[in-house]
Amino acid sequence: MSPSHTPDPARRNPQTTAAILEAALAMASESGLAKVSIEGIAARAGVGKRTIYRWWPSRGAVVLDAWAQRLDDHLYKRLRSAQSDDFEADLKQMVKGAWLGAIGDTRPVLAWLIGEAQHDPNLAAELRERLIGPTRELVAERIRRAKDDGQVAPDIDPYRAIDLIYGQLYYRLLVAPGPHDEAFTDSVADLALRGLRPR
Amino acid sequence: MSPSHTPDPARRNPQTTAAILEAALAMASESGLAKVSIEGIAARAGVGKRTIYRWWPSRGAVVLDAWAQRLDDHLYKRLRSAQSDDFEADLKQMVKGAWLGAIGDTRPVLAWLIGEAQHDPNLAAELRERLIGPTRELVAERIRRAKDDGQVAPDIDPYRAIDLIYGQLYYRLLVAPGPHDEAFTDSVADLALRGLRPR
Amino acid sequence: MSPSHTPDPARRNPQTTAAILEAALAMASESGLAKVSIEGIAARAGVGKRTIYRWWPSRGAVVLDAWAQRLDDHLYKRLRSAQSDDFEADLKQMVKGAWLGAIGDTRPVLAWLIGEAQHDPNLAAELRERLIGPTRELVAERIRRAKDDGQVAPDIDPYRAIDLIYGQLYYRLLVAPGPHDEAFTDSVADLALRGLRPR
Amino acid sequence: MSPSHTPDPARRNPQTTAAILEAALAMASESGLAKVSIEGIAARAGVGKRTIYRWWPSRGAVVLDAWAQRLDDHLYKRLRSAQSDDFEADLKQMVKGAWLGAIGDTRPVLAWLIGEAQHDPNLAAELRERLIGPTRELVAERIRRAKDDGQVAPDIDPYRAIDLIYGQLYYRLLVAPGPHDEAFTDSVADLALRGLRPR
DNA sequence: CCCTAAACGAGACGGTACGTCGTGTCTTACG
DNA sequence: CGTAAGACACGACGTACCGTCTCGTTTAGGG
Repeated sequence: MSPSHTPDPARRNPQTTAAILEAALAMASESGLAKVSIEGIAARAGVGKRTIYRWWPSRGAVVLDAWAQRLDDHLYKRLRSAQSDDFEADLKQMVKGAWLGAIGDTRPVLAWLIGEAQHDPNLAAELRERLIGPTRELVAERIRRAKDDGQVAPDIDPYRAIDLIYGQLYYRLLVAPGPHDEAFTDSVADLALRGLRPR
Repeated sequence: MSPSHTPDPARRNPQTTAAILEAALAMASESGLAKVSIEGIAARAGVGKRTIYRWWPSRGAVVLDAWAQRLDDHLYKRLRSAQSDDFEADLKQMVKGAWLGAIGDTRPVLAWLIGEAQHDPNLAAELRERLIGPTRELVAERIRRAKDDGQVAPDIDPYRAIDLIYGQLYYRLLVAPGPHDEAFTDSVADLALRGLRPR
Repeated sequence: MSPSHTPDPARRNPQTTAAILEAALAMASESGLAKVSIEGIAARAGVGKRTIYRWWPSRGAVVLDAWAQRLDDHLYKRLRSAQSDDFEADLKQMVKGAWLGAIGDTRPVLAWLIGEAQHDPNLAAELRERLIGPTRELVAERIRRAKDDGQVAPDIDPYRAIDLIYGQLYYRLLVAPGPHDEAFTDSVADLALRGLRPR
Repeated sequence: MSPSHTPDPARRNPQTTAAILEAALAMASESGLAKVSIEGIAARAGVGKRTIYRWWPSRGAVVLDAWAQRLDDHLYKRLRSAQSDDFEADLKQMVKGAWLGAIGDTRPVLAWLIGEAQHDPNLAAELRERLIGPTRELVAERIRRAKDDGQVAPDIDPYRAIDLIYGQLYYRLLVAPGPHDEAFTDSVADLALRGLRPR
């Protein structure tokens, strides 16, 4: 039987990994995302293409990895830190902190990743597991507490509430462009809250 | 001035055009959208690649054209026909008619187009002009009437209301997958309406 | 029966013809012969491609026509004018007059035409009929007189004598490059004559 | 310095190389030389076009390589083997052996290559370096010995003597067609010798 | 002198090949 | 064995010309 050549993560060279992720991010921001390619990343990182294919299945996965690594702590810390007793304030803080603070200027990368994910189911799954899912869980948690507090109507499904909130953000990002500023994020929270509050 | 070689639409061969659009749609649904290529469309339509490049700037533009052409009447008729006095009923009908009726099974094509548009500004513009913009205008019109009727709060910006409604649909399509059925579209309208109604 | 659409030379537009030939020559000398194309000639002459195809079968034929037209009188006059009683002098004059005088700087065009003719039998035939054949006849005539005069050995086939003379010229043009100057043309005649003279 | 991507000959795959050359020759003889294309060779050899472009600059270079490889030993052995004391016999043997024996049926390939070389200076150089030059050197060597022996006049430049001989062959091949048989090659040598011998 | 058939400009069209790029697999040589 | 380097088969890219084919629009010549 063939040994199936599963690479051994223990022997992975961390410097090489870092060089690849760095190169991916640098090319994404410099040359424009459309020109990101495995070949380009390999050349820029001074790395064999083989090495990239050994550890990542696609260019999207590399970019996601590079982008998410810089994001993770940032993003989840901000989402977790909104723990006052005022749901409206917390929601505004979460939306602003996540969308403008943590993601901020890298919004085009997110858009590119989601675009790529429409052609690549594996990337889509990775994206959900890595970014979308955790974010939803953290926000859902806060919404559940708001339901307990009576600040959100009891018949609201937290995940549908998230659709209502994040839908606005992604819709503007991906479909109907417009400014992404504090006025917008506040308005997103306000508009959603009008529908979430108990009547 | 440079000759610029702008082709003359009057000399365009309608049979050729039809063959190309048909081939594009057929390949999109048969072989999977990832495999759509100018080369493939040309071969399938029995057409020179040059002829495609003469009239469309990219494969995305061809698919958009083919897809939108079949959609247009359908979609806009459904959006226009919701003219009862009950905004809730009309909204549900619009969302259901557009998302499930007109778009229906071709939702993956829409997702693919928006994905493609994230890499291609021209396609993004075309998509907005051809699909997103007109849809928004038609819905905005109905919302304005609902404001006049007092069924929607006077301080609501119709376009932000559309973000609230369509955001949910596109978010589920592009970001966080889930069923697209009548229960969902009704819920989309319900949830949005909770926030839009006068208090 | 189909009318076969043989074009009527009487209705041929002489200005158009002139414009095409002029454009062909101009492009040949300016842009380099490798870039000569029917499309290019048509554009430059402000003429439809159809018009070129109506009167010439290939780009080689156009260039040959253009080139030969300027050459003909020149070339044949020079070949005919060598009618002294001194065959050696006449031969040198013929070779020099034809190769350096009439053809002169357009030698690359001739090389290109012969190159093209290796791929295109029609052009090869045209070239022989238009240039090679007549030249050979004129020279053969003078050689026959030299045989009568006793300046060339009686067992010499005039056409083989021409092979001996012109072979050197074309060999240098097409195969083994070297200078084309008066020293060379004289040497060509000298060397050939050594073999042609009666022993 | 620029990386310049010079391919490393040590890593060249000999099987691939052989497949390409074989395909080139096969297509040249089967489909006719006019139809030889990089695309066709690649398809026939089961090889990527990139691989051809990596090692050869043009289709002409591929055909030359394929053709010359089969020719080389053959041709030069024949030219070298004419080492009797009779220059006339040796010359006839060289001309016949090279032109009818070694080249033989592949004469159209040679004509096509020289035709191609009229449009492609790189190919012309390669052709001279690979075929014309070495041939000339070998023949010049024998002529020099003939001068030493007194069988060729002392004032004869060996290279001009070669022009005289080979000129006839190439002239017939490229310019004024005629049979290529033993009568012809003998006549070529005879006619040339009349001019080369001491008076 | 008009009428009609052609030659003409323009360029769309189906093709073939071009030369380049990126993909994902592979082989080689090194540490 | 992981790695840098890059050759390789493949498929698509976007471009250039090919030769054929409509389109109107001149432009003659024969009725």
